[in-house]
Amino acid sequence: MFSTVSRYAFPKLRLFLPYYTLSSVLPSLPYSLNRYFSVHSHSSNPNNIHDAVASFNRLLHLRPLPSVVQFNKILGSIVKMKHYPTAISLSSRAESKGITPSLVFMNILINCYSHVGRMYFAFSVLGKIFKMGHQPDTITLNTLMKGLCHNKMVGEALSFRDEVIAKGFLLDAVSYGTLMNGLCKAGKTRAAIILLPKPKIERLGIKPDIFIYNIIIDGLCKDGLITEARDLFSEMIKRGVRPDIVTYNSLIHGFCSMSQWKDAYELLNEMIRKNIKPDVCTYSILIDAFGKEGRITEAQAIFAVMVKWNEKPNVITFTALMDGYCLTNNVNESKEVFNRMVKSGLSPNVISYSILIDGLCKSKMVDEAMDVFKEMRHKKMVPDIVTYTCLIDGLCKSGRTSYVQDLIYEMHDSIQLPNVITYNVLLDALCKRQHLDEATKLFKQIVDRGIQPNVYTYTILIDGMCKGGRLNKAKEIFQHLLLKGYPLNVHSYTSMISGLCKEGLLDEAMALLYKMEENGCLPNLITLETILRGLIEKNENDKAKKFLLEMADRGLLKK
DNA sequence: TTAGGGTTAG
Repeated sequence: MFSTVSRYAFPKLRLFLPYYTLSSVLPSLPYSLNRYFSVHSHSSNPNNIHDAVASFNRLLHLRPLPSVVQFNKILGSIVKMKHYPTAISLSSRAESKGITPSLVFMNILINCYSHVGRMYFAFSVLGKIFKMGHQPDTITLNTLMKGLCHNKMVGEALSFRDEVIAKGFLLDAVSYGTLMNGLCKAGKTRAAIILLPKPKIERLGIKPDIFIYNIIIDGLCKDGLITEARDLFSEMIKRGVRPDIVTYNSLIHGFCSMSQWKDAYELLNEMIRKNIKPDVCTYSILIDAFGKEGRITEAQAIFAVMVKWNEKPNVITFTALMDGYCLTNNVNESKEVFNRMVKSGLSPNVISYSILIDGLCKSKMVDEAMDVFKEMRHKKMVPDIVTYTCLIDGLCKSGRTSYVQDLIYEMHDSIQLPNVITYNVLLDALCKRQHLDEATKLFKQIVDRGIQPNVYTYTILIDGMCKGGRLNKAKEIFQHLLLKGYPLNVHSYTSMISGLCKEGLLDEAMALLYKMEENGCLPNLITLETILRGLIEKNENDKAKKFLLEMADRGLLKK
């Protein structure tokens, strides 16, 4: 089963130089990049991009050649349409026809290279700026920092900031917003906050603005540090920075995801009182939050309210509602929402399709899920790692493993390499079929490929070993994780407890129950039911009764 | 600068 997983070696491409310094950048650019970047457009609005390219080419044939400013204007519009490879290719044509690049021209180019992940080339352009006798401006530096952040090189972005400051270049609030955003998105909110209040930043003449506060507040909310986010919210008001719709949306989202509904409502009322109208993002947040709580009626009601108030739902709103229906096992209604979205003139994206595929799989409608997957292909929509993982899980759980291998091949071909969740799905399939040697082999592969197993991976493995009669192996893995202080969750403990009960080792199971509480993990109804069943199966009826009373006394029997 | 998707225990 799944022998194909190991067929491909994982490529270790070095896409970028690992570190950049101002003095080490290359002076010139490779000009013939057409072989790297296709100029063909995938725009949903091909006329515009074609018009832009045509105008650019017309300019190139005029004599005398128009000023570089004219070319910059068109390049700028192409960048707005996100056709970065096209802009790169056109800029090199312009240079070969004799246009002397200006600083703006090169800034645009740096932005394009950053967007296509070619930071090496972006820094080459910086070298060229110096070579041509220009000085980079704040926009050049900010674009490079943004590129580094977007390409997962936040550490390099920070070093770059230190280096440019040391060399006397000026940074502004946008530079700091960019860096903080990069840090927050990389899960380093703390590091971002360190940049905030220091006199360092104010000495540079930079006052934290609404962007900076919003970035940090959002980062704190996403880390679940909602109290700190609210404190910063008060602080910004004290400092005379007025919160806007983005601030409120981040906070409302933060409160909703912590199920603090009352606080979310209070904020919603507060923003309305301050004449800040909820936007499509606010409504989507609420629809999503209600949907995730299984409160689909409320989600529906919010959807109706936004339509009544003339706020147009977008793909995200519809998709959040679809997800809500799927989570309440109503995939047919989810399909309806999908169709309504199409009818309203919106194009479902890869996330909408993945939710539908997952919903169908979870309702055991795997054939229909496959049809939707084919429809995606037909519409030239590229499935991503989540789409594949949902479908693979559905196929595995319905025993259709022959298709799974094809999908894994396809993932490799489309460079959507399986991640830890995909592997968890495969590992679970092997464990559930009690192919434990293969599961062990797959686990080794995961580690060998440098993929970090997560708590799901370990739980699947422990559960598989317990159910497949390899209790000692399960205990060995479990003990190892406990000793390491690995943060196991209620699922992991319950699997191990279940394994112990199955072998009649009730004392050990009870000991583990107390151990988990000691480790700050509360048992839930499933854990307790598992132990109770173990006691009853061993005819320990008195103990079972005593256990039940004790748990009831402690209030653990509430859902 | 804000909103949407996938994996585990009964």
